[in-house]
Amino acid sequence: MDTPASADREGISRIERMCIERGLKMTGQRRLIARVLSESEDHPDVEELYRRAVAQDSRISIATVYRTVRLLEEKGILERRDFGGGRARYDQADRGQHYHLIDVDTGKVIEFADPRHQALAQEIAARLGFELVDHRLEIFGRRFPEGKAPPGPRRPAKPQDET
Amino acid sequence: MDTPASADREGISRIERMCIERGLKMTGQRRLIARVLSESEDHPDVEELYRRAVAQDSRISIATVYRTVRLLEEKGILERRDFGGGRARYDQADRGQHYHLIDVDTGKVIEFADPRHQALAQEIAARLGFELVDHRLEIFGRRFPEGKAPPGPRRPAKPQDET
DNA sequence: ATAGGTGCAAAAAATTTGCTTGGAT
DNA sequence: ATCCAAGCAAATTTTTTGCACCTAT
Repeated sequence: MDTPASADREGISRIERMCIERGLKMTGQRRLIARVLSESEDHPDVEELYRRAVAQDSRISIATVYRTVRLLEEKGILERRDFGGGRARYDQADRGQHYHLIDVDTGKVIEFADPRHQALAQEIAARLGFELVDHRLEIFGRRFPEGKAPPGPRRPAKPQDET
Repeated sequence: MDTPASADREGISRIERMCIERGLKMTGQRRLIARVLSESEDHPDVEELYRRAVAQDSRISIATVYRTVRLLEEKGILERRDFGGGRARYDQADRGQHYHLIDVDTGKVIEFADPRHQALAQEIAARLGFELVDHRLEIFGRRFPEGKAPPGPRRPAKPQDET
């Protein structure tokens, strides 16, 4: 059968393009997940990705979502994160070095960049005899008391995103 | 019954003392876990803690280990860590601020301290309108090629400890 | 005495996998 | 046509929990 506009319709997502570059077989499901990911500004977990995907096309199973994020992580397209909610969450790998601040009261995650940490991490790795491969920094913080934020639990609320 | 030398025998572990300070009921199992933890220089997961505990006294179940580390975390005696191996790992909370470097080839974890990060994290939190509650830094590195370390997988080997 | 801890096994929760069918190349 | 992907459900893996019994206080 012919595939109408097989590879250059208006709607090729950024992540789909990365998949193609890496020679991945593009099924409808992968295309869908790629689109959902490309449109996501936050750090969804698999359950959430599945929800967003199903909303667009129900012909996808959660097993496929698991298999796909795993594949994309292996291909360096996604990075797996752990913000403490018990579920792995995913972040696009090509957004440049950035870090996360988690609001311990609300669980919201805020991204930030700071070039100084990179240099510091590099230096420390070298001091210990390693070359820097990657590094992660998570800051847990509490919004300055503008109202009255009661002292919350030590363990942050299940992380959610700022969106 | 009398407890011979109830609270000042040679063998009260550091963590047991912290438990007592916080008014926890000290059972044989808790004492044992406290001792195992106090003697651990690394970052064991629950399975490993269980193994070490059973080796000293088999009258303990893994459910109790889970319940106990959870309790100790709530009491601020332990901190839960995630180094990517799929299992939670535990670190004594009172060792001062320190960070971890994970060897991506071997999975070994090395601790280090660096006061500059604390200041930086503080400053960043403030800039974003938060007060600093906690922060974590993990560096993933590869030992400098003294032999020939082939480029390994992106995901580190299941973290093990340096011990 | 009694509140709370423990063991055991079952339940949950998150993720992976075997197998058959379906679809991309 | 071939090989890999997807669906589904069962299996794994990690952690939690219900309940009857036991123990530190």
